[in-house]
Amino acid sequence: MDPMQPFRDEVVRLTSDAVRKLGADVQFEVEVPSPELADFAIPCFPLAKKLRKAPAAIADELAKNIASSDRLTKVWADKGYLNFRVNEQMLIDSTLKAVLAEKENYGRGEKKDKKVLLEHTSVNPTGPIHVGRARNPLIGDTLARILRRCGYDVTTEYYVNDVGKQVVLLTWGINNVPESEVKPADRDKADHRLVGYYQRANEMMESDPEVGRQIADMLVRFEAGDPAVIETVGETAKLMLQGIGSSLESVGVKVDQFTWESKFILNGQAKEVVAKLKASPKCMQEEGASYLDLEELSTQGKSTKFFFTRSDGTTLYTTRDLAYHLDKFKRADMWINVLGEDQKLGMTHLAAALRIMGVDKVPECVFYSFVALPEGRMSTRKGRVVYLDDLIEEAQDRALEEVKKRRFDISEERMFRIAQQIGAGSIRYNIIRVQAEKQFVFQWEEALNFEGNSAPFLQYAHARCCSILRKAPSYDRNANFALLSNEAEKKLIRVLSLFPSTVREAGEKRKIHVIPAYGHELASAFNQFYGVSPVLNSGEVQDARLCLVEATMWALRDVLDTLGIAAPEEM
RNA sequence: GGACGAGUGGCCUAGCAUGGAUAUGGCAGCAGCCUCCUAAGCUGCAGGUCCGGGGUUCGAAUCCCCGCUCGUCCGCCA
Repeated sequence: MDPMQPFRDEVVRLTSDAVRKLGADVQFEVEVPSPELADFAIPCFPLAKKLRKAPAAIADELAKNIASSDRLTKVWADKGYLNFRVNEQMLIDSTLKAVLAEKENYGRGEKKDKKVLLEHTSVNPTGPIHVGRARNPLIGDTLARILRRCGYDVTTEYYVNDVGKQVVLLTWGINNVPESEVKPADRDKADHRLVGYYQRANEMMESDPEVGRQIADMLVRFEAGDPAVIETVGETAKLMLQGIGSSLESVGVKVDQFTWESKFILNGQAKEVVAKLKASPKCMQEEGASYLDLEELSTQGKSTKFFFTRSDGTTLYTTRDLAYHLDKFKRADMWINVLGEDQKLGMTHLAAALRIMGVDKVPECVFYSFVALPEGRMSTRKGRVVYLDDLIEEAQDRALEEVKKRRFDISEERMFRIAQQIGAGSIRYNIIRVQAEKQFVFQWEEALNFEGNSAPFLQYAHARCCSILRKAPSYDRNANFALLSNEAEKKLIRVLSLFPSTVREAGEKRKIHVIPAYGHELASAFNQFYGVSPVLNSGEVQDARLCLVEATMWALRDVLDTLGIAAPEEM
């Protein structure tokens, strides 16, 4: 339940009535300005033209015509705005009651009865996942969590690229490169062990044409449906995926299902796409290869030729991607892809091809810019790369140092567990807090920042709540909330009341970074309260304050949960 | 060359779709705060041509045009 909603509804209702009294039925916006100004405000500037009056005059008149209401304690006009103050006591009461009743479900929206298929990660299974790519699973997983909290039925999916040169080359490498020629792995994990074979096979292919011929041969047999080739390639992909999967797991990302690209060759759906596209008047031939002429569809760029077969008739990645999307359309009501910005043009081509096929559905895409290093774009082959596993390890090591600095009363094991939660959380938070399309330069100091706008800031506030609650005697959950009257308390409750609408906004607009921002604001408001309002041994206000602490604890848990970050009870 | 995206105090960042009331926070810096619920915290100070230039408007970080810088793409690759 959204504690703010009844107040907003009241503002809309009363303003509509007042506007109608002025003789015009015009639309208006309800803004939420900064709290010192007002709780809700309606700018009267857009109304000025239609009513042919000065904004200030309109605001004045509206203010006079607003009927009185229990929910709104003050209505006034100021500089062309019609302002409202909500009944703070009612808001305090309803907010605290809502959080204490809903607990881990505070902020959860109504069931939407809509299936969302959210594709994310989908990195080629040829090496360990690195930080340049890690933005994808983190954005995808967080968006999935947000949409679930909004009430959608979300399934996440990893599209596995088990077709094509990369993974075939890796397979060739595993089967043909002697172990002695491979740089020893820095970590005992399938993806780290195998990537050396991939790197060495790449070098060998460049220097020895025979290697290239063998790879090409495997590729042809793969396309022809040779089960032996498909199976062994599938095996290497699976091995890689295990390694990638466990990296993802250690930052709290779990993918619901995997769809293998080879499926669309084996089940003939890629061929069906070819047949459909060939039937289109937009279909052209060039030396035996088929393409769609996208010129008229104003897809920008130099090349408007969208090839979907090679001259030998075999399908291309894009053809199979088309088949994959047709498959997705049958399985859900909404489709979201989290993709690197390099896929943008490809996706507009895909959308155009779908239109040509007479399909009226199109996937929605969330694009993100690549994470680079200060010295440039990450590249596994150039060795200019930071693996996610290394980042996680480093973050957890640093977190452990911090825990050891301040805790002498808990077991080594417990400290280690806390450090894991802080380390993983920090990484997620650091990447998720900036909007996806912003360029991102990875910096160790920043990624490992445990102060200010960071995951531990939120976790720490939560641990403080838990600590107070642990020491508290039993208390009345229907305490007199009117006793919560100082500025810090009121501010904290305000922030608490904003969580449901923030989740809704993050989900509907696909702006996941508003959740970390909200979390920071909540933790910050709590820390301020903590500084000025003693809770334990505070006499008659104690029960009310304990309720506030408990409500904050739930809300912080809810925020952390939707961010995929653990909420340790002590740190 | 074309297309798309980003440019906000020393550094990172919110706000931009629907133009409006003092541009959001954080890091780093400076000055304070632990006999009291964990100082991964709190308070205060300082720091800004919102990339540049035009335009629209009563009003532009936000809209339009022209530049600049950075990123990405423009394969019978995936």
